[in-house]
Amino acid sequence: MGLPSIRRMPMYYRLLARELEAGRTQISSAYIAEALGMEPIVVRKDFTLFGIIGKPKIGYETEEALQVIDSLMNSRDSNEAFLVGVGNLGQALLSYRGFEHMGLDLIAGFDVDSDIVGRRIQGREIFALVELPRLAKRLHVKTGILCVPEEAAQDCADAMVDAGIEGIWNFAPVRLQVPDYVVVQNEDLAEGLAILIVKLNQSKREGIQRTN
Amino acid sequence: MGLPSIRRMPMYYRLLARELEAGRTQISSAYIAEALGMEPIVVRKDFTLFGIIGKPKIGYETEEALQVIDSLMNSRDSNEAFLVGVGNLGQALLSYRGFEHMGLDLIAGFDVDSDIVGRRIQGREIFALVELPRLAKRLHVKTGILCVPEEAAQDCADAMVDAGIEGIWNFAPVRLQVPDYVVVQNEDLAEGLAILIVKLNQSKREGIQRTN
DNA sequence: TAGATTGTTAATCGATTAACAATC
DNA sequence: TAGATTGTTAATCGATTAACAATC
Repeated sequence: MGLPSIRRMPMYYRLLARELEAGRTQISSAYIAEALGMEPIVVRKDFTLFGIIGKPKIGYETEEALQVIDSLMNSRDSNEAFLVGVGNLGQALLSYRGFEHMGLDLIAGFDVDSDIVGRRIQGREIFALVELPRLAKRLHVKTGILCVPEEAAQDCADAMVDAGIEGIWNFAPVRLQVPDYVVVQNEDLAEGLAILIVKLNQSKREGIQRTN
Repeated sequence: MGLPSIRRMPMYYRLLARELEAGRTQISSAYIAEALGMEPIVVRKDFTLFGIIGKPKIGYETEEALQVIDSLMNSRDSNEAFLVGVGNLGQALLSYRGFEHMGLDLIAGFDVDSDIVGRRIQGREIFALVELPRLAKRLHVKTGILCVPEEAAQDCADAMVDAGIEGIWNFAPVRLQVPDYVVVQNEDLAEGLAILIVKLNQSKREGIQRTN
């Protein structure tokens, strides 16, 4: 399955959940596409890829579609994760609700700052970073979110790998060196910003041409 | 210029800045590719696209390459932006340093919560949302970052557009309805999470097959 | 039955990768 | 000059889009 299709999963998930809630038990690719600002053919291709089967003339069963997408994002044994680096971004992610129904359960935070260690954020306790190996092993947590400053990122990643973490969602602008079996997903907020800026520049240039 | 190339700009920018700092005045596509975990041909194609010209046998002038990429991301008159919705994520973005050298200067925050209005975050004052039109017009701010809850997103976007905002970086999982001339860049943190989870599932399946 | 919608097969498009001539 | 690296042109690959038969 291609990455673009995977990226669209959360969007489909949210829409299907909302429509099911609203009582729409069946839903067509045209309706989905209209609501999400895309083309119906993309929805049909994605759904075929996901293994969601519709009926000609009727469309897809909303609940079935929702469950299939949910199962694709929740099929691991455990969705529990640790968050390492409870700065501004880390706190934001700990507080963010949008991940709960998405196969991720943030059960604790870790930091080196003694001011924040021992506090609770959204009910999740913040532990000292040195506790990570012990707790990761005891709780069998395999996923970690890395939100530490650039300079600390590689060291933290090493500690996470030593502790048995096998999947790292990395928000530091650093290429982490990890063993082959560890999955790293890099998140770079600057990417989206770069696109906005370049689009704005283009739109401004076109605007100037238009007025001339 | 394609979106994938634009997305890679911040990554190039950070590396070039670091290497220049370290005294490397000339740099080859092979070196860049190695440092960023990519192929040299991709670097050369991107640089050609950006208008960065190298010399056979020597490579690229680090400073020139940096300036070209910088100019692509900074070429608008003003890079000043407002942040609307000073919750956890909003505060994290206000505090984040990685945007400063990237064509974005967050000059103020806006919120409806009277507990936070009047406070300062990283030196930026937080104003009441009702002040947005007045201040946007007076300061000629054209860019806004939207970090409010889903339910409030469309209303806030409307207010921003009325206030003269022409570019919106949208963190709410909502398709905003805006006039054609307004540029919207949607940011969905759940996308990256979906990819991590699907990769982990695949890796786990392969692992099981390997052990059998 | 007639009309609408899915899902498949083919065509198009854009990005990545490969090959290699140009050149410092 | 010889070797290394760029940049161009062509080939490959994957994703999107189009066309349309199947079918409820």
